[in-house]
Amino acid sequence: MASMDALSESAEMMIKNINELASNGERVRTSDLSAKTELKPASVTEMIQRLGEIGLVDYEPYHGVHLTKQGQHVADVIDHRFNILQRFLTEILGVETEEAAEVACRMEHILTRDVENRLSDFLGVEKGTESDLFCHQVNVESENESEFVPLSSFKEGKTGKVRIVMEKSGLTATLEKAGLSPGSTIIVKKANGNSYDIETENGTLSLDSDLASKIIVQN
Amino acid sequence: MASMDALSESAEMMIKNINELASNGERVRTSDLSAKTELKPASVTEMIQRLGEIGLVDYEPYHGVHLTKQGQHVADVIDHRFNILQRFLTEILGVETEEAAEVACRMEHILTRDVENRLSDFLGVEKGTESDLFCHQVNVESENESEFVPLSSFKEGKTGKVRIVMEKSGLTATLEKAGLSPGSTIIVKKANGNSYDIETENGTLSLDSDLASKIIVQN
DNA sequence: AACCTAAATTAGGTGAGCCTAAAAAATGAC
DNA sequence: GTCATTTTTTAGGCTCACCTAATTTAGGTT
Repeated sequence: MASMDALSESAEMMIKNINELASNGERVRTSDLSAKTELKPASVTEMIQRLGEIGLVDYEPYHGVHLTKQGQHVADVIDHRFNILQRFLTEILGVETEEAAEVACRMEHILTRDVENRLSDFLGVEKGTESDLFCHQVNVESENESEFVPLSSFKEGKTGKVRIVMEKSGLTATLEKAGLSPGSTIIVKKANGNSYDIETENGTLSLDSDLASKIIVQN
Repeated sequence: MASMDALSESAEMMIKNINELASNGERVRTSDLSAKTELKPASVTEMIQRLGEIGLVDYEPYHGVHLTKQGQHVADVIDHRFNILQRFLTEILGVETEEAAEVACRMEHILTRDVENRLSDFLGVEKGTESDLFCHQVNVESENESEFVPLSSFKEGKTGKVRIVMEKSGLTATLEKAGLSPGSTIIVKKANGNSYDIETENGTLSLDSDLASKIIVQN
């Protein structure tokens, strides 16, 4: 039977590791879990027995474990939390991959549902889509799509995120005030080659093509 | 004597609570800690004895505790981590104050220095505030000599020499033209966590934090 | 089929971090 | 200063999550 108690970090880590070793659908063996978790086999046995008692794992002595439906759900939640934390740490904060993974691996057990959802929204993951469940693939895929290009190459209606503003004439402050600074999202309302009407978070403004070519945007 | 072992969450929480109860400078009593932590007095005694043994707390049986210099440092680090996590959760993600506090309180023990600094930069810590002063002291402590760090970790006014530009999106040429290529010296004019105004040999430009984190600079 | 080896489990031990109950020290009233 | 009350500590117990060592089981070899 399932318990409603919060799982310990150790228990969640074991479930996570079982899930990762179960890719082929076969039962996961104690020795593999021992190797992956760096726990001694006896400790693995102890933990999977406990997980078995609360119904998260189907455990048959001497014949390994696999996740129950409930256990799989826990694994999916943890996996998703890890992915958004990892993305936040690397993509937004610029943390090195390895350190990000370590920190995310500790934090994944602490995130609440609410924070998870908000962070997810913040990162711009679409809800309800299949891809939401499989963040891995989403990341890999969407990284190739986006490109850094000058604003002057944008067509009407296109939305992008400002990455660099190259300006030598002290205009940066003005642009910033208008909502055209690195990090902000903009949409091109009109573009005719000579002049660009941009909508920012702070309003709208027009740029000439010279200036537009100095603003690098990610689409 | 001090131990270099990482402190447990429980130990860190005790230090945090001692710090919060010590506002008046007087020794903190076991019963007050018991009330605040919701631990039994006996458990408090046990923990503060352990903290005393590793030199984080000055413990006199029957006469309460106060933080040693070392303990105060730990408390300050935790406090700072809590504050930036709290700010991130409420200001950026929009999490309710109470839930943000709870989550921040768990996460504060997990944050690494690096993530802490980056999150701090991301939030655009205002200069001259208490937290910023603290940051400065911490940095002085271990950021002694010249180091390779991402540009995103630079504070305003800092000068450095570009060593590596990690960019895969064909932006290198653009950056090079702007004077941001390996070997060039740069100075950070403005930094607010989201956007960095850089002065190079060729002029000035602004970068967002994502890009800034991919430019490795020697300070 | 009996045997051997590798894998898994059980048995028993440890420290951290909590607890309760009993003992000891401090404190305040008289 | 003595005594009752409150506060704190000590003593001893519990669970979790690890460990080592001993035992048991599974599975391939002959």
